Amino acid sequence: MTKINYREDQLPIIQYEKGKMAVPAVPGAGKTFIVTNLVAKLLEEKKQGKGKILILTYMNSAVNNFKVRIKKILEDKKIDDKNSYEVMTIHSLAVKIIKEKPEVVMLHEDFNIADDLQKTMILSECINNFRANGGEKAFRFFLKEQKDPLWQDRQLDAWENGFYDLVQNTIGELKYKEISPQKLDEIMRENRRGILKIILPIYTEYEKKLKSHGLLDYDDLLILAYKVLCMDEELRIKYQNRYQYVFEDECQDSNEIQGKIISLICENHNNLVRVGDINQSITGTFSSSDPKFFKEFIDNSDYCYRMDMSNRSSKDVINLANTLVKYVTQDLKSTECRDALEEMDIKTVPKNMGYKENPCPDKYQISLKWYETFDKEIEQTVKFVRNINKKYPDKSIGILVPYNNHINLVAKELIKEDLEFEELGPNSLRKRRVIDNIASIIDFILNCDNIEKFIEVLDKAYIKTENKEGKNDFFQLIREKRLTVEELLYDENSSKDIIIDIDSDLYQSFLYGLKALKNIIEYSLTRIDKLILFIGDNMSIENQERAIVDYLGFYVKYLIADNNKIDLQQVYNLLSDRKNKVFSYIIEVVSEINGYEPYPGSITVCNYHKSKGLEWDCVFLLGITEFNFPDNIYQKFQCDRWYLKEKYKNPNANIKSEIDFILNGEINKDYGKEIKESLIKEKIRLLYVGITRAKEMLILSASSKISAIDKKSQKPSIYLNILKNVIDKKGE
DNA sequence: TGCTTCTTCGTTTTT
DNA sequence: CGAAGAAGCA
Repeated sequence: MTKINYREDQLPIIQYEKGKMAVPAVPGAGKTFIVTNLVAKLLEEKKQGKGKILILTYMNSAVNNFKVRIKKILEDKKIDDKNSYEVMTIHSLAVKIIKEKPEVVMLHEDFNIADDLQKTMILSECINNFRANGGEKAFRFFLKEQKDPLWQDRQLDAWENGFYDLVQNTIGELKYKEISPQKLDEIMRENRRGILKIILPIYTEYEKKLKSHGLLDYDDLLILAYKVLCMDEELRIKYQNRYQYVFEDECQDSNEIQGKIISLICENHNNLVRVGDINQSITGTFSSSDPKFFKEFIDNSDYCYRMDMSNRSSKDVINLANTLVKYVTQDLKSTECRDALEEMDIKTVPKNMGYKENPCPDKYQISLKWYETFDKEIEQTVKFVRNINKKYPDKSIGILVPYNNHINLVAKELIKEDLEFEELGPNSLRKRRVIDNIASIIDFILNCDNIEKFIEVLDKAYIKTENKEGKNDFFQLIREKRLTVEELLYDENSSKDIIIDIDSDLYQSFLYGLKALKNIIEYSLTRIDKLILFIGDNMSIENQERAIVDYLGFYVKYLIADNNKIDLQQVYNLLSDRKNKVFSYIIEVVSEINGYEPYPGSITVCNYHKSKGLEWDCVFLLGITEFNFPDNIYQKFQCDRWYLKEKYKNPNANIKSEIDFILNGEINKDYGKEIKESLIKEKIRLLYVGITRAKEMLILSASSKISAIDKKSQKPSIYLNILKNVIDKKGE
């Protein structure tokens, strides 16, 4: 194997031997490349001694990526040393630590982890129980008064969603502050009021339920792992000796307790490498992560080497990203938000040195579009995508939108244009369709003498054909012959009246549907969870969709275990409720086992958050409006909820104040302001992430209205105006 | 143009 | 309900 030609910004990093090293890196600098090669080099030189090298990542997909790449380098170097390194997520490390000595934190050894799905089910149940058992009035207390009954319903709907998130965030925050339900109860005995008063009983029941199921949530995992390490010296020393080196990837997303666990494990050998990019820290507002921990590490480390060269993007794209950094750090009017980005210019890779160089398109490929309505923005974007896809069939294209529901809007437009694409998100139309189909089959079971329902279920779940007209004619034929469901299912002669081309996919899938529905109708209704699995067996679906059905069965089984009065109608109502969080999680859990990577010619639709870590030749950034990317705290903000009383408009700020008050007897900060500022900063970084996804072509856009009938106008984000100046000059 | 009154609509991200 | 835009009026 030829010797790798490291870039000058990579050289000091690959020469690392020991100590604490911080590696802040710009997007596309090759973090994974340098970490995997450094690990391999240390292994080659047997620097790990009798110990091991531990590589910690943030996501499961990253674990696989690291494993594959390290294995390959070791094979190339002809080193056979599988046991000297471990790759895992910080959460798996926590599980591993706790499993060694669960008794230290008074746990039974066969505890389990509550995944997102289980957590959602348990917490939703606790909230429902609270409301059903006398809490409803307190729950509604925070709503703004409203006379219009239609809007009362909408308020309630919105608060149900918002309240769930609020409770979840609050419980996490309380846990990290080491406030157990018992402790909260004690502190609040004197003074019960505010939102915490209604969260207390929910928190209490949630903890009780987790315990009785033998479950730990993700927050518990980290907190308890840290506790075990602190309390048990023997175990602590074992781990400190075991890992000669620790590497942490994406460490801008680390929270305080993760940092504490890691530094405890490194205390003995003191060999810690943390790699990350503060400017890509976009999880702070909904998790306890904070880039300040990485900043502190940079200041206290033995070495700090910046990887500031990137070969991902063209120099024009890099220039645009640097413009954003310069504007934010130097000219942003809200001076308290200027530290949103770190002043670190991305540099292009030097030419003719044998490095992989930046893409170099022959013309300026960045543009900015301003549309009248959001609908038009999507429509035009898709037309643009179609043209690029036709003209350059090898280019990968990414369409990034602010919110998940936008993904569906773009997807529908892409379907109209007959383009193949991939959706990254919980509401993926294709994945959601399995749940919808099961719902419509259940709807048919409930109304099995209704011929229209029968046609509907065949249409949605079974009939597969490109021939849309033929399908409609066929359904019309069934209606005209006045056939009943019973005749169709049980009287073979009845189908003779409507025979069309026997070999057509339309007719074949119709026959399959008939048979499947007959099976389902005859299946016992006593166990609804089993019925759902049986429905799954009678649908032609693939592996991933099958996994969704299995999860659905599990969910319904859980519901029945808790309330055996649940009937089929209620299950149908649940399945057809598009807002039910559980289904989003089911889809998420099933589809996130493997990482996703855009390939040449592919089209991907996802939100800005999900785009992190990915790259495309051509990127569209939609919805860069003031509301989505604000620049000062007096603008309209997402954290202000229209449906709540003025005093509780920003309930997350209320909670922070309340916790501050019960702990310190006074409120030390203007939390409303603090939340808005951190939101401004995070949105700036989100835009930075979006821009730096593009290799060659970048199209930024926004629109002045949401739809044509909408009367309210929206302004472009200030950042769009700033970037426009640069683009206008270069584009001529 | 500036003021008052009438009408409309309520956008949220996730390891 | 209340904020914010649209329409009405001097």
